[in-house]
Amino acid sequence: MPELPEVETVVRGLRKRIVGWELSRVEVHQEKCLGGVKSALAGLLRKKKILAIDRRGKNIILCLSGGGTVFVHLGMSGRLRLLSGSAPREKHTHLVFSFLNREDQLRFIDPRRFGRVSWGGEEKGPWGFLSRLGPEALEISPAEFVARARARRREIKPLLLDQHFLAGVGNIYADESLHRAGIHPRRRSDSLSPRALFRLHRALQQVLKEAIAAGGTSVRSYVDSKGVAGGYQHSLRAYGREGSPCPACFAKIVREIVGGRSSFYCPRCQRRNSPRRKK
DNA sequence: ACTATCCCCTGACGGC
DNA sequence: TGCCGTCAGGGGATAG
Repeated sequence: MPELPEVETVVRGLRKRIVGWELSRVEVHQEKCLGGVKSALAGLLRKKKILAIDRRGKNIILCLSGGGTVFVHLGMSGRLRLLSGSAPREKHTHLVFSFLNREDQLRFIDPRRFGRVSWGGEEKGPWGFLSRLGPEALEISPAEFVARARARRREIKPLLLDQHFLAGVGNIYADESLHRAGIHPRRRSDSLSPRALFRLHRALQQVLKEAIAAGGTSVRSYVDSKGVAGGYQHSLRAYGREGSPCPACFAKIVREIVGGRSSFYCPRCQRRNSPRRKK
C-alpha cells in the first residue's frame, strides 16, 4: 500500500517529467474513482498547465494554472503511470490524462478501487479537506510529537495510523518504527515516557527517509510512475515477517490484530510493559 | 474522545 | 483443474 515514501517517490518522478505540460484531454473510464463530483473534471481541466506537484500526507497534489488543483489518493492499489499513448490500456485504468503535443499520458490505474481523484476548483480555495490532516510525519518536531502523543489516550499504533494525528504513516512504517523504537503496538500513548516517544519520533523519521531513499516498499504491486518497484521491502525488520527471526534478538516476529489491522512485532524487543529492560 | 463495525472492491489463497 | 468462500486493507461513515 502506498504510504508516505511511496507517494513521495511517485511525486518526485512525476515532478521531473510533467511540470509545465498542458492538459488536452481527460478520459474517464470509471466514474467511481472521482467520488461524488463526477465528470465535470474532464471539462474543467482542459488547457490547464501543470505548475507544480506536491504531497500532503498520502495525497498527491497537482497544482494547475488558474488556481485549480487535482488531488490523487492512491488508496491500496492505485498507481499513477506515465505511459505512451500507444501503449495498450491495461485493466483497471480508470482515468487517462493526455497532454498537448506529448506522446505520454498520465494514467490512473487502481484494481481495488480504493483510490480517489478529486478536483478542487479555484472557488473552493486551496486544500480544504487537507487542512484536517495532522502534521507531516517528516516535518513534525520531536517536542510536538511527544506533546501530541501524550495528550491522547490511545494505543500507540492506531494513533500513528490516524491521519488526523499525523499525516503519511501507514501500516508498514508504523510497525517498522515501533520495532526500531522497541515499543509494543498496544502501549497507550499517554503511558509512554517522553524518552520513549523521542525514540519513536526519531525511528519513524529515519525509517521514512530510508524508505524514500530506497524508492519505497513494494509489497503487493506498488510501482512508481515509471513502473519501477521500490527496494525497501528487503530492509523490513518486522512488517510481514511473522514467524521469522527478529534481526535484533532472533525471537520470532508475531502477528496480531491491533486496532483492526495486522500488526507485526517482536515479542522480546517490544514488550507491552517495562518498556526498557536491562539485561 | 474514543472504539468497534461496516463498507467499498478485487486478487490471492485455502479447502474440497 | 476449478469453483467457491474468505479476507486484507485506507479511510470515511455510523453506531455505541
